[in-house]
Amino acid sequence: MKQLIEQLVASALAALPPDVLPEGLSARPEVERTRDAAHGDFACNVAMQLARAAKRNPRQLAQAIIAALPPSGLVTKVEIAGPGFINFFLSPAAYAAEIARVHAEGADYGRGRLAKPARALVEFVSANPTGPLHVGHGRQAAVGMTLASLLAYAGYDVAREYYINDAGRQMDILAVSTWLRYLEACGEHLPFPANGYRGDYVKDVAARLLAAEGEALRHPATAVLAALPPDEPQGGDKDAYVDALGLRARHLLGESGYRRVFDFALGIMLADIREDLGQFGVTFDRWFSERTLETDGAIDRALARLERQGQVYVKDGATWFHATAFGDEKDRVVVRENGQKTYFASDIAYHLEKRERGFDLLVDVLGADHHGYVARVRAGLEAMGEPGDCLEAPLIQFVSLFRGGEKVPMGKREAQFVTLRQLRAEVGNDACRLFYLMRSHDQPLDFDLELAKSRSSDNPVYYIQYAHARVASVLRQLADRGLPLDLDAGCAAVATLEDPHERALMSAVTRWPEVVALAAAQRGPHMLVHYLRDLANAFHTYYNALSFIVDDAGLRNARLALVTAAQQVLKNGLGLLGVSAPESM
RNA sequence: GCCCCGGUAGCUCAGUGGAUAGAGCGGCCGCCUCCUAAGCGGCAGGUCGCAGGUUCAACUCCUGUCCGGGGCACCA
Repeated sequence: MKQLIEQLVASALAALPPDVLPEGLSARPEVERTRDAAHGDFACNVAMQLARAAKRNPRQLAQAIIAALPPSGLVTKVEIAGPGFINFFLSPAAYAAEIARVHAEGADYGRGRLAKPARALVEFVSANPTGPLHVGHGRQAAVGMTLASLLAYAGYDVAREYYINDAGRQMDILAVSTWLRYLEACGEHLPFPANGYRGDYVKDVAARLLAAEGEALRHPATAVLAALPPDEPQGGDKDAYVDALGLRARHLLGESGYRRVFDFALGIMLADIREDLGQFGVTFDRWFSERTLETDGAIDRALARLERQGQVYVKDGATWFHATAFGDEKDRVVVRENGQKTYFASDIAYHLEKRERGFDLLVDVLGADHHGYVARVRAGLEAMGEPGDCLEAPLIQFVSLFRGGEKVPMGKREAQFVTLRQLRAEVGNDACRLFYLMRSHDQPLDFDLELAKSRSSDNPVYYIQYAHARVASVLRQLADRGLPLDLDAGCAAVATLEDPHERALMSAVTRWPEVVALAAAQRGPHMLVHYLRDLANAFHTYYNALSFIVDDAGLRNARLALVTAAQQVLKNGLGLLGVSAPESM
């Protein structure tokens, strides 16, 4: 509908004589929904934009534009208001046609098309597979998944990806932790490292390792602990201690034995994460292994490309990337003194690889604590000759859980560590997804557990779902009374609906395609939630004000056509959010 | 010190340069012989942190500043 008005304005501008509007003036007319019904349905600000350049006062110019508007049966009235707004009043027929479109397009109503086709890769969660996902990852999962769905709905060709950090030191620490728990299960007595993974899940992994391998990986505690540096509680360095343990493990187990432990732990953790996310309705097109960057030569390709562009130099035995030349605050090491490539080298290699696969837009959904990473990777992309602005990195702020007004203590150090699984079990997937998406991602989230569980009007999940279920209930009532629903007749008769509640609901329903386009452009899935709440509110208000199942068949069908259109849009919206649209509650 | 994100109603937060800044919760007052009251309506509640600037128009953009949170490794 917005497009319709935009086209009218554009042709009016083109038709204006040069003495009114000098040629060559650039204007980008903005057409927007009005807030107040007294201002019509849409307003355009172009007259105010062009007034100065055209050397005319805005209202005068607006008058000229209105005079040049091509006639349209879909617009009943055009007014000049305020400082020079042009207000458009749509005819009932315009709304009726749009409501008919909702029914015709169904699940595709609101789907957009890009002016130019583009492929987007949304990478999200990508948590180290060293333990179960926690509530912070849950937010990244919900936001990433819905952002990807939203971009796809808006017309992007989208792929979802999880980057597995399976080559780093953290994974070595997990392997060591698992092995130590395994040795304990074998009956050895050893202290657990201060920097190890202490969670009970490691004991579970160890128990399964024991079941799979028997005691083949067992070594006496004395051999494991011999001549190690002191751990932190003994006044030593916890990092040095755990790394020394890692070397010891490799030595005693041999490279292949160590690999077995490492890969076993990795496999179980990854399977756990995949299952957790799957149950949460979050899926990926690809799980990308960091290790393959090395084996496939992607890192070498990236380094070679940097070198070809003259962006690397050697200092102190290490190879550095000249990141400051691309806006980063300091230069970055890509190959260490000891010849090992850094994690940063993997990062830029991975992003170059994404570009090589043909993605135009790279979206990295990251935790807020990763913000320093963005400038670096962008600098790397630019240095390799890729456009820096192809990378976008929405930073997801932290989640705090509240129970009865009290903040729930979290953090890996405390034992009270709350996992995504626990949260989902407590409040359910629907409330979980919606609460995660309610706030803008750059706003810290206070997650109220009691509210999420409450089956009351306070809870936005139920409020929106209830609107959907209520329509289903009305249709059941209709069937119970033996009345048919004639959608074609209803759509045709929508133009006869004149009650303000009806106009408000039509306005809300037909806004959906605009909301999708805006939310996608802004990368703001939370806008969908706010819109759906508004739509549900317009419906509930209408429901309270008027009966739908009335004796007059024409009126009845018209109202039901409108209400089922609202139901369709609610369903489309909830679908994007990954929240169910129940038929009854 | 540098970088990122916030600062809008008592609380939690929306707000794509436009008209009188919105919603939910909390408070107060109303609405079911009627399609689910898991709902609806009304009232009260604001110097949009502060100061400049750009603009026909600033909560929105720019600069500075104060406050809160996070980040600044040859870790991953």
